[in-house]
Amino acid sequence: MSSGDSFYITTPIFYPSDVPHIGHGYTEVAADVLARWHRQAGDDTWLLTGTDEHGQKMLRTAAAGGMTPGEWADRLVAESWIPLLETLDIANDDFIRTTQPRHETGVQAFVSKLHDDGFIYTGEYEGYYCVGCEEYKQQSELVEGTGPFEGQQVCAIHSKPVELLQERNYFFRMSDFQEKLLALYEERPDFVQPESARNEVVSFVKQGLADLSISRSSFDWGIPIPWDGDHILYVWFDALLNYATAVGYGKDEEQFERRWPGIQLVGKDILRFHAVIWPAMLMAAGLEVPKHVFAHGWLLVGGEKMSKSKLTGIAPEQITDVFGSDAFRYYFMRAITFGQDGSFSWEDLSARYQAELANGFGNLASRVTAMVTRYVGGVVPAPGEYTEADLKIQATVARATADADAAMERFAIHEAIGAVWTIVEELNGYITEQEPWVIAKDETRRERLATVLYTAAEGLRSLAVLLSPVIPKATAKLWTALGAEAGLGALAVQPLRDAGGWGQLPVGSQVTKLEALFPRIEQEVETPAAAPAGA
RNA sequence: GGGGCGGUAGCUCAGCUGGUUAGAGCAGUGGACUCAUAAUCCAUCGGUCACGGGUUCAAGUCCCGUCCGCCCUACCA
Repeated sequence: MSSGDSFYITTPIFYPSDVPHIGHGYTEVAADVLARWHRQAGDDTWLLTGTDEHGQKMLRTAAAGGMTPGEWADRLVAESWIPLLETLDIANDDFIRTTQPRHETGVQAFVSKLHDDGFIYTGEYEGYYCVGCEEYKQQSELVEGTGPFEGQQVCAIHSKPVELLQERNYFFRMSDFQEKLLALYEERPDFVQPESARNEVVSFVKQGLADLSISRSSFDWGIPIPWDGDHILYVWFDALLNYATAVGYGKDEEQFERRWPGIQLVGKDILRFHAVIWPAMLMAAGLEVPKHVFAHGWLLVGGEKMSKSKLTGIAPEQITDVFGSDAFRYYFMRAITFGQDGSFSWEDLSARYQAELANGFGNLASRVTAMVTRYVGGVVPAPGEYTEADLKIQATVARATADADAAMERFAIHEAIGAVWTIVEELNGYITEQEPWVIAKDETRRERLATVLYTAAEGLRSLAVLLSPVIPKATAKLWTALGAEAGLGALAVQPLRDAGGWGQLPVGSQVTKLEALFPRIEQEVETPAAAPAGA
């Protein structure tokens, strides 16, 4: 909690041949909101994202498009993934690509160390190989054969028998870490979050860990094994290390010391890699494991996991084009309990936009700035003596700030926003009850008018600060309209944990007209057709 | 097969170690008000807490069973 602490948070790195959908956006926004919160609170914050560009699938899709995998990745990164971050207003501090030299050298240093320390050995990988697919198949990818192949296991794609093949590979002694991992989960119950994710991981590890095959020799799009040029590193081993190489592992000791360890935010589908393999790798290398591995849930559309094949995949632009990036950010952070699966629907998005952003917060900002402009010439007036109603607002602001910060510490982003929203609700009620438009007609009550307007404006000031990590664009406009920058400086540097202190907006600040922060969207929002075909 | 999570008002969800008449938001209905993005505020309607047993003075909240949904059961990323 103390100011200046390192807060290093990562998202999973994108596999660029996917098409960006709102699930990717959801992860990015969550990490960004947490990072912005901590950054503005004065913590030494670093937000990392990037792309995972190795692996057989990249090689194949690139070849299919007549390109080298490197060219293919360059194009996808430039055309899809960097734009995604812009679309969603993500303020990442770094973007790592696993094809960058800084990553490859760091990875090789890491693997060499494990090799030197005896955590890697040569073994035989045995698996079912499908000639048609040209790759090994997992048991789950095999089905019972029919017809001539009755009684045999066949490839689910080609319906032909698979061969049992062996291949010389390098293995990581992951099984050595079973007990250490269990001890870690035990000693640090918040290492894997949320609780449901932790349970799955614990029961999985208790079933026993096998060593992990970490090299491939059947294709060459990957990082070479330093001591054996015929093998490349298994792509997950490579990919996970981005969290370390991006902050200087094996290269910039000072930066690494400053950032490490971090927080890995992931989707629950890749939890195991992050909660089992990853900490085992770090333990082997003598590095600290992450502070937390937090698995968020899936977005459900129509009660099912969103998927392209079912035409439920939604491109982020479909939402931001209509509602804007702030609304995207707000909606997913507010409507979904962070860590659980959450339902997405256009109806819900539209309803919340209207009720909460437009009618709630946007209209509050609008009515307050309008009254200050109309009744006191746009100059924030000095408050007189506070009454019980005014003090109640002050208490609400203080409590909301404390509650929100506590919630953010627990990754309960939805709760944090809920806590801040109590200010919106209280303030709207306060204004309606105080009736400044009635007071304004009575010349003998100028001081009371000033007090009410100051309370409302100062309340808005706190909202601008507290909501800026979530809806940075709208709060920036509000900050300008409040004329706060002249006396307080830029919104982005307002210390978040002090946002609950009363009386920060300087008397005399020049309030100006405010355009609608979240204009009503009159059009009937219909479910658009499936996402546009990807690259 | 084994394991996990969930099934609470029309919708989305809260309900911690069991304890007064089960809550919120939205939607619906009625009223107040006019500063504001026809916004806001107040009131109100609405639930056999999946089902069946059990423990208990007391169960949505613990135990057993059943049904339904989703997920995990290791090297595509």
